[in-house]
Amino acid sequence: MKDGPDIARIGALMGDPARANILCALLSGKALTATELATEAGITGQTASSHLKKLMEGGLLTQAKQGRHRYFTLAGPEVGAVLEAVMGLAARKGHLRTRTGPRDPQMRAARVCYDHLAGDMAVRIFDSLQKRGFLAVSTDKGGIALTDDGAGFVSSIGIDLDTLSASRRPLCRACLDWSERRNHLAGGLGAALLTRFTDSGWLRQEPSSRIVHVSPKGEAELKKLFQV
Amino acid sequence: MKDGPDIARIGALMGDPARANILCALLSGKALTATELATEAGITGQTASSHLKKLMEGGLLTQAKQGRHRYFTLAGPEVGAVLEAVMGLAARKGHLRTRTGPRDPQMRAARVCYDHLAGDMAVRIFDSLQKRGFLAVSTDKGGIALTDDGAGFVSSIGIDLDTLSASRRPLCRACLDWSERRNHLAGGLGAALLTRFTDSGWLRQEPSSRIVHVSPKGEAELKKLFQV
DNA sequence: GCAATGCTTCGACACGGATCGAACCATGGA
DNA sequence: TCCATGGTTCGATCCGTGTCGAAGCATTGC
Repeated sequence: MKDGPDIARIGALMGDPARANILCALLSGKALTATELATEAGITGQTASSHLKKLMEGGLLTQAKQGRHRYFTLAGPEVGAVLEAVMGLAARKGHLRTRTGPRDPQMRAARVCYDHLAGDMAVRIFDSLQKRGFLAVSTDKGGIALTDDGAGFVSSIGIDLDTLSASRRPLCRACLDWSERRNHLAGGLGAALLTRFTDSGWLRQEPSSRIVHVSPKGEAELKKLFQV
Repeated sequence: MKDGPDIARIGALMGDPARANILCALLSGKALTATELATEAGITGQTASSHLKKLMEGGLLTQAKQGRHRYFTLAGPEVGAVLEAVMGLAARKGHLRTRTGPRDPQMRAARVCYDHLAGDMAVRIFDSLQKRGFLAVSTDKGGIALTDDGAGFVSSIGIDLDTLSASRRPLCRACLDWSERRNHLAGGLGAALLTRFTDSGWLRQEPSSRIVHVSPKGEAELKKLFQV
């Protein structure tokens, strides 16, 4: 059984605790510098440099040098999706961190999954879109498509569908939520919704964390939009 | 960023080449003995025993002792799905096995993904079901549901939907195909279709491999059913 | 030009874990 | 009862690699 892609290379990259911490930190979607990632992972700068080099060679990260800083991000949404999927398996098998802090409930409520929203709130938004007939099974890469009604709805929120559709990225994708074990909306539209809600001040991402807070106004507006 | 499930444990389990071979071998869906897995992975029995123990403790495998044999299988469909997802990422990042043998095209054409069909043929079947309006986006765990028309269609093929629906397992799930980068049908229905086609002699799984061969009769019948 | 900061490379060290040989249980058959 | 086969446990070995200190570049700011 030596057929198929080499799963061990990716597994080994995720398998080191320090590298796993780095990847989880980057799941926040933010671009972080090498030293930030080092402190995040609890290692020195030298060690982090070695890890980051390996993650780059493995194709999981991209870097952008800016001045004397070097910013790292996940190589793309598909990397984030796989990380969430592995997290889901880990959660199911009881591989929780030894210290599950008080931040855990907040993570389950609403968090960032690389570039879109995840957690309980994201799942409820997905359900709302589905129940109102805004989503349809598609033969496209994403597996999901917007119906005409759905297109009208998101346009009414102020999402520019034309530019989104022009991108090569699939508009809608289903991403498996590790805490809810159900789907939430990823893809170009998922990312656009997150930026839309953040720009409006409805959502605010906690610094150096994946946790997302909902403002009182956001609470009201989202309830109006999605009946959640 | 010490929040969330422990991704490193799972990663480390997949990260060893011998263990990766074992997991890939079990993606064929068959239950294999410890010695079979040892030869498959190219290691001795003692080493395999140690690896199998770790995979068991990690919750990725289940074992069933039968006589003096010990049969191992993947712990469930969700494990297979994650393995396929990681394979997809590995393929995208160019992490192919050094020796991609002549069997590779056959793998891409049709193969088993733990308990359902994957590869080009599976993707085309999924497309056919979708185009004819047999699938709908759902709020259930799987994210996909059968429409009434779809239920009529699969019943007409001889699938017993009542017993399938009675199971706690989601009826339909979308599983990302590593070779096609598109969805194919997993879940209880996906598994039922595979057994149905195999029992009819339309499909035949190659021994000790994930490759699936299509009989001439199967070719004709599947074309009739799905216009593929 | 000089110092400070961010990051990488080099070298050395130490720990973990993958591996196999040999001995040790368990089951099934003669 | 004895042997053969499938699996596990134990012990020893050895390679890989994660780790950090120190030195070396690169870039920015004074």
